[in-house]
Amino acid sequence: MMADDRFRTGDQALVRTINQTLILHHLRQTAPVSRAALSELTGLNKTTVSSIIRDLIGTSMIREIGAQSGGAGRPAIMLELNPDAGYIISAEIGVDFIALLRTNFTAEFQWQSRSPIREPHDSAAVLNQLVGMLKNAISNALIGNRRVFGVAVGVPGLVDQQSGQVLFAPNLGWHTIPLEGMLAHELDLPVSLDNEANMAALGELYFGVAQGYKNVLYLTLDVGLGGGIISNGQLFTGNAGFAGEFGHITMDPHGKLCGCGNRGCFETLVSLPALYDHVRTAVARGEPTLLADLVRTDMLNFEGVAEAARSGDQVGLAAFASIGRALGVGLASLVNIFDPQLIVLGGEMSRASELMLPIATEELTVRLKPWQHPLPTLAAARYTRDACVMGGIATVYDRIFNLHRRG
Amino acid sequence: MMADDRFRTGDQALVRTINQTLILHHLRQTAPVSRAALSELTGLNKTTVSSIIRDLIGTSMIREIGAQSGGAGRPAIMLELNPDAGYIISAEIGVDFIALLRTNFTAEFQWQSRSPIREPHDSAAVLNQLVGMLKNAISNALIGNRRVFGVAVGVPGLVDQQSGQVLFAPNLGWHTIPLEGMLAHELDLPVSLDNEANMAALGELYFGVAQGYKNVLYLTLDVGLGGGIISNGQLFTGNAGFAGEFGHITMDPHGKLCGCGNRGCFETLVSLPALYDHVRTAVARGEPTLLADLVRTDMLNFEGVAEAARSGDQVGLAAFASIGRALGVGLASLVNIFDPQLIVLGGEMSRASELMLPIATEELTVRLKPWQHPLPTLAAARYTRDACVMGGIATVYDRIFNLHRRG
DNA sequence: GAATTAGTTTATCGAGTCAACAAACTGCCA
DNA sequence: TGGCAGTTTGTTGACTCGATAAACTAATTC
Repeated sequence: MMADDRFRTGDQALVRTINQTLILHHLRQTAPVSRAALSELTGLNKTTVSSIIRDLIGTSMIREIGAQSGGAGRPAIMLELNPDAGYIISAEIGVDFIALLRTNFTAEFQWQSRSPIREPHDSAAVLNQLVGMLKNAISNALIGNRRVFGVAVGVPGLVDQQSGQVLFAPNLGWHTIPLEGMLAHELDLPVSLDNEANMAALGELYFGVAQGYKNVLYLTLDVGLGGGIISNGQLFTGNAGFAGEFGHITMDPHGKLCGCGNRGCFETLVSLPALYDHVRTAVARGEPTLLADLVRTDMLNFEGVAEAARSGDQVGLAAFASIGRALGVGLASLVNIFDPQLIVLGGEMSRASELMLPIATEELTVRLKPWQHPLPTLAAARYTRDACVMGGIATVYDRIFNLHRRG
Repeated sequence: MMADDRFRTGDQALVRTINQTLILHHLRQTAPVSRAALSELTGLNKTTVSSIIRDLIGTSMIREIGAQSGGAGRPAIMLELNPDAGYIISAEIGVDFIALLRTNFTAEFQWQSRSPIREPHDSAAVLNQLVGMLKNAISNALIGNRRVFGVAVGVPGLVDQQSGQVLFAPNLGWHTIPLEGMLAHELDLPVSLDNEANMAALGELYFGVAQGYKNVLYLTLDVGLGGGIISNGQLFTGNAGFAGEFGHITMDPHGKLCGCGNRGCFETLVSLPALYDHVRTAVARGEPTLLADLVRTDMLNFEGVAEAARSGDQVGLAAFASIGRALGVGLASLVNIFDPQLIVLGGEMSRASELMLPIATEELTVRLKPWQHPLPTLAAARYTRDACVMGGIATVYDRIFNLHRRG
């Protein structure tokens, strides 16, 4: 029974799966909706829709909410996803914490927890802690005697989807940890493992500002610069899951030295350290600024700079402006490469996106010549702190509501 | 009957189509091959395979070639694609020519033609000429009373796949020409329209050095620098078909002015003009070189520089070396973004890839730190002059042998 | 002739379609 | 106010298509 890799096929059940997923997809997008409307939306026969709906109500994934009359004719029985069908659990492994989120089937907040990680990041210890927290969240869930649809884990590192391994997580000091398999075995549930930026991108696609878009670039601006690519409504992970590492594209071969050993990486120009550098340099030059004290006491922080800029501080404004300009230059390259409809800016820095986006947009417009190139929209992410865990929920959603080809 | 856009579904014939395509795919890759082996390869039941094979023999897309015994047991009846099943026709609209290629069903050369385009590039006139050439090629084909599987047309410009329009072809002076629809109407055959670099990428995927790879970057190095992206075995075109315009990613914000109005575009560093510039500058500095005469008489050409370099000319070698180095820097960025398994270098310059690839590879290795990043393979394209027309054949192949989700 | 492998025949099943119908409403007119 | 026409929703039953499984025939080697 050597199944093929390119398509999932072999039996007719495939058709049922496709159509079931198709109906779930539309239910999620258009709920509340009737069987008749679903038949219209999907092109499936009314009979087929009824049959699939019967199955789905059987597994309690959807439910009927009363009839709703709309003009002449028999009133429609409206359907929607059943929030109580079960739970979705998502975890983020941070540099010094583990965060957990549990939602119901309609992705509504239910429960949250966060624990610090004790140094050092011995992978076995962290895994133990993670498994404990997950088991706790699951047993909490099972009290309600409900299903757990999936568990997602986001990590700050490179993940190989094929093998379900964390290949490399510099900030944790991890190398080739087969996390997905271990968790799946430990919890006996479907586990999704991915890089946190990829997950965050999916989060914006399903629940955030990227809803309805098919080609999206997501960037996280924090201490570093990461990213995720949505191509054709699917997460693009590249050959081994390394795709989207925008932070280390070379922007200026003679630029600042980057931690990676090269010069002028995107993240040397657009990141928190880059922002602080601008401020420090200005202070060193003696420019008047509200931020002088923060620099002197080495207490520079993002909110401080943003506040100053918002209240008109020239040094703060200039710092954001030059980040915004560099961002625009980099985005122009990415647009030439990808031609996305939407670019989403996430990460902590996106909380001050109003200080950067106009300038970035201006730079983009100048560089791309809109009369021969459709300009993508630039938008700030909906999620910042909880981007990764919401992305985890979205990753499980993606398994349920989206049909993927394998391989 | 509003069919849905996300999946092709609606009736069970979908499964038949999938499985038929699946079998054709394996037949192409593994021919000659028996029914039993196909059953193994695809995971489909022997009966199903037999039934599909019966259909395919009925439409004469495949044929039986005698039995072949291999040890004990009944000898297998081997199958292969039927070269005479029909024809595939491919055209390239160049700046001053139209090239045509006709192959049989197994993509073997059959017939070729090339006509100059008379200035100016009035789109109506060019289209007339194209239609004439295509009709000629088709009627030639129909003498054999065979099927034409499809017609592909590659253009040097931006193509919107959704609408089948040439949005913008600067070198032809074209704007929003609905070429696909016009040809489909005129010829009453399935027509595929795409950018020439995209097509060339598909050509390498199906017939060239990229066979068997799933994530590939293709670059054409000529007067400009173009590209195509293969993601997950499919051509990635972006939102409106603009993806893969690698030529205008910014490599150095203080670099040379590019025709596009920006500075330091990739194509100002890696292209034929860039190569010639290196040579001219060296000559102007008075460095000794075989190329001095060519520069003086303004007869500088690619083969000349390549020849000189191959025979040890220092200026020629240095010119290629600096192109190779810049190429490596740019590729490092692209690898960070895409994580491809393979990078293919095409275009005229790839004919001297042995003068650039080692240096580019070296630069790539230094920048990407192979111990934390799997290095992609770098390879010269199989096709240069005929890259576009072979790509056109591949584009038709892609319709026949690959299953695409719509939308 | 036994063993082995290839391919076909026959019966069955799963899933989608179509057409007809039952159900439940609105609206209009007597 | 009652009743029937018109309309839309959802279900039932007959049918079809395509995949599967098991048994069978076919053609070879040893």
